[in-house]
Amino acid sequence: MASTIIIPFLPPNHNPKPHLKFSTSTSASPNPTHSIPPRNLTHLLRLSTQTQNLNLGKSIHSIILKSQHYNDHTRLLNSLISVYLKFNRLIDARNAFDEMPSPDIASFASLISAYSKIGREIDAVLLFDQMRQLGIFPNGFCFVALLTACIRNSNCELGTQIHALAVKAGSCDCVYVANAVMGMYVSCGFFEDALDVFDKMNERDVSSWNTVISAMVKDCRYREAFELFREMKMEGEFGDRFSISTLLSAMSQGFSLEEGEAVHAYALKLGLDFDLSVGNALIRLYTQLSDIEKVIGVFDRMPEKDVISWTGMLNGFMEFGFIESAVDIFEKMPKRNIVSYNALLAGFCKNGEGLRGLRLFQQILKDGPKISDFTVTSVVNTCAMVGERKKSEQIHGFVIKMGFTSNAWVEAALLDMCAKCDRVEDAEKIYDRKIQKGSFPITWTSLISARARNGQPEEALSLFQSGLKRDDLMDVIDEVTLATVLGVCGSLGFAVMGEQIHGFAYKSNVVGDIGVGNAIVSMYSKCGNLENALNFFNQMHRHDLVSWNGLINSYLNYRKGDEALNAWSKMELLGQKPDHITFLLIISACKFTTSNSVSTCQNLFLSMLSSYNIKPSLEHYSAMVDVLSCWGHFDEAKNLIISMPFKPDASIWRALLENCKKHSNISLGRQAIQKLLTLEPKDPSSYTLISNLYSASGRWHCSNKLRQEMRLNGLKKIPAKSWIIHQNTVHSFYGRDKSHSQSKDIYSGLEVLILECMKAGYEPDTSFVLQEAEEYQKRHFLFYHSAKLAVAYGVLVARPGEVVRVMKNVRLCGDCHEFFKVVSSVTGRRILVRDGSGFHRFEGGECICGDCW
DNA sequence: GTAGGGTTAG
Repeated sequence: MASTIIIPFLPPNHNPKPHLKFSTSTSASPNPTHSIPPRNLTHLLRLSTQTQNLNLGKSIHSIILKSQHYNDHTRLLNSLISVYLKFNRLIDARNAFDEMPSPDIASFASLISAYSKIGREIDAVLLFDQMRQLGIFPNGFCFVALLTACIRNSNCELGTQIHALAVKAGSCDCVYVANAVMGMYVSCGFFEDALDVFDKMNERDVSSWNTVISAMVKDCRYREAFELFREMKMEGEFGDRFSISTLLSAMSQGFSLEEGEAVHAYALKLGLDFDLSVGNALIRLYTQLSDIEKVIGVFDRMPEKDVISWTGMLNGFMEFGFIESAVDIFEKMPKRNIVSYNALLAGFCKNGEGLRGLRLFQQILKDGPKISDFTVTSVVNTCAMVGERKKSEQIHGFVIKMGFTSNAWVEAALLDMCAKCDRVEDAEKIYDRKIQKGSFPITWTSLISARARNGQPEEALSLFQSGLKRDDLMDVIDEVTLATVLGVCGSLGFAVMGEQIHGFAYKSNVVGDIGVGNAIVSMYSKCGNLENALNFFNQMHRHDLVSWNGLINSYLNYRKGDEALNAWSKMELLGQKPDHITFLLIISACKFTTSNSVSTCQNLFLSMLSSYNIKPSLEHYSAMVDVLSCWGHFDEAKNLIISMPFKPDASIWRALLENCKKHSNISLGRQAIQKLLTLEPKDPSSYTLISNLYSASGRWHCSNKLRQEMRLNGLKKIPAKSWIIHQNTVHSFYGRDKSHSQSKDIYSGLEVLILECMKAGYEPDTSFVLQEAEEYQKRHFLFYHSAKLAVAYGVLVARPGEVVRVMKNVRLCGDCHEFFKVVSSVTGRRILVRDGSGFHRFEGGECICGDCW
């Protein structure tokens, strides 16, 4: 059967032994190899590649081996090598190469290129040296090959050497070599060197421009990228799909609308708008530029779509919160890969659909593709958002089991998840293990905000300060970290530190970041410096929704209702759309207007749905009830409670009760009490409030009964805590607390202060003492309230003229309020107390809050 | 082609 020269075209799965006893020695032709001229063998080799038949190539290899005659036919062996390389048989190719008695430049070049392509630069360099030792002069092809390896491995050291050799050899005049040199510098991040090579080139092709443009994009120098693009056109180079898609991606990263549209228009002119990669880049561009209609337009017009286009469209919808459209796209995609799944998962997370995200993850595990670190990061983030401790532990275990924990992104996500799922200790454990350098600022920020959220201000602050000691501080502190820490300063009232961080932000050039700016405004406002807050707001370049909400809230903190409503009008005038928070704020602002603003408030409330399509939530109803009852419109408040689509919760009854107290509306107050006690029988703050209602209306008996009941229920008040910052340290006090190191001085100082104030007309009001006790004991309780201790400390240590700033976790009691008024006039000090209800600013015997008690 | 920590309210 095996006949002479007819070489069988075996099916691809037929795999005979390499050195097969081939028909070469059969009887039909006693010495057949001699009869095949090398030209024909070359022909057959080409056929082997064309028909994808490796066995044919191998057969020819053995023919060549058997015949000494062919050994010096370098060209033939070169063809053989390229056949092997086409089939990715590097070892076979190398064997063939090693069999060659006199390899030429082409032989070397093919193998150098083959090694380079797979990143084995050492083997490539060895061959390169060997070649030079043999006196063979490297050509441009070899240089390009070696540079390709350097690009692959970002090996700048070798790359620079090759560059020098290429210059010496005069190869750099070749545009391909110069392009590769640039590419090498770009991949190593040496953008200036790349530019330098580019500037020196005599001849440039479109790849040269593309390389240098993409270098600028990688270096975030979008404007320069765009300038180069202009220059390119002026030099008569039109650009291709690569130039266009690179530029478009630059514009989408640089968020430049006009330039992006200009490039789009240019792509249309070149007829490249139907190109796949250009279309994909356009989808991304318009997603970033928040133009969903254009995204859809581009997507619909694309004649050819790949999985990237579909995923891009999915991301586009998710970006705009069109969750169902995104899901629809996902279901319609003709092909999905893990990136598409990741996009859907991340989109669920971004849009608050945590449970759907977790369900999707289950599905991915069941029938989806192999998960990646992206998948893991997304599911961990989703879990962080859901916030359930138990689920987070499950996911955590899974991630460990799958061996993803060494990835920096995953690690940071895990830490954040622990921080948000009530597992701060676990978060700390991750933090204490050696956190990978790149993710330090992120994990650090997560942990700081977790501690602040957890009511551990001192720990948050000390963590921040320990980070400040790092010498690479400037590299790791960025906008987000600063915004977080400013938030901590604000919520804890660290005025001095807040100011320092403002200065730091200024120095490190990030005050322009809108998030940092918003945080600065809120920090000043919460630290009692409304003026600085307003000044900073006014000098911000740009305001977004959060900025305006922050401004309104700043006014609200100081009970400046009219100003808050003015800010709202301005915001509306400037076209800034409000959100549910805005409405919560402006409705609440109506409590603090100088004249009755009930009708304004009602109109605002009605406009929520009709004009802004924001459905009022229970919180909005609660705020409305507060405003109505605050102005004494109890009937309207009652009607609203009855008609609202929610079951009234404790906050509504509490608001109502508080205002009943204010207007001495005992009968409605009593109803509110009953509701409150059924809803929250265990909440001590309800009892405090109720007791205050009775006390205020002189019903001592009821008040006493209530206290009895409280005792029977075993309720304790949330311990009131006040603190003050002095010399970057938090000094906190509980009632009758003697743990402070300067406790003695503070107590005697306070006693002097009380005596002085009594002389000036302060009368202790023991009705604010809820404990059952003799009158003298009550006074004792009253005098050493935490806020009084903190203020006394502040008065003792503050520099002349300095404002005494005290923070309190719960509301200031009425007696302290009266007392501080007098203290401010007796000592001539300005005293600022921030409590649960906002600010009290005591100055010259008055409080800005008017009669908040 | 995709990703992490934040700023307003509570």
